Amino acid sequence: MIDSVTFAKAIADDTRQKIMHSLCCEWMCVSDVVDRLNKQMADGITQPTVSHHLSILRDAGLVDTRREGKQIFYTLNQEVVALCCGQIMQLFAPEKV
Amino acid sequence: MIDSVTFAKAIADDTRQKIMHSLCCEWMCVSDVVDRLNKQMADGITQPTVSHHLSILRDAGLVDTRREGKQIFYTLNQEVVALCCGQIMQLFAPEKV
DNA sequence: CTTACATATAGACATTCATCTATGTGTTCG
DNA sequence: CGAACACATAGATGAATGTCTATATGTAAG
Repeated sequence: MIDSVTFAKAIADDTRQKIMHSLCCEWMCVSDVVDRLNKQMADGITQPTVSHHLSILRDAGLVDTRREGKQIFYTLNQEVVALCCGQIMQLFAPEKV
Repeated sequence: MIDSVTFAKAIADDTRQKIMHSLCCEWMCVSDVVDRLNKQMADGITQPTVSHHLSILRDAGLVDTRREGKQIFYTLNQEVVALCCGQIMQLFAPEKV
């Protein structure tokens, strides 16, 4: 299981949080993520940058991946996110495990 | 209230997580935090570095502060931590607020 | 008032990181 | 096979960050 520092680092970026939020309820291919980000962010973002962020999230186990033809779809692994949040709350709770 | 990116950045460091864990159940002065960290970390850590981390946590509203004579005591604000964790879980949950 | 102690701040330095452009890899279609 | 498309990777660059040493600030004691 991903440790709490790795999780925190993974979500400690505005762009990655926006990507995660986009992927929280659906599968999206990379170019669609790029388009959505460019609609909500003032400064544009390039496809390689999005790919880089997705690889960080994938390495952390926070997103799942599926290829469909030329496209690759990503979605947020909500179970892992929930587990990590719980892990952090326990880390800083009065009664530690 | 602190935003989710600020919170994530604040906890995205191993030393700060150790400090937060030390402060989760008690008030501690800076030198005691330094001592405790130097017991659990392989590489030593200096007092200015701990002070720096504490200021980051204080600016984020994650710790409370109290002066007692020459010493300054810190403790983790668990309510804020819990709220931030909840905020993140909601951000990435299927049904957004 | 001066000294000692606890903590904070300043400045320097090395490392990490987010981003870009350019290019490579893999897949589909004619 | 070769062109077109979607995505990943490589390398460069500037900004942010964690750490240190040196020093300043604030408080108590003699």
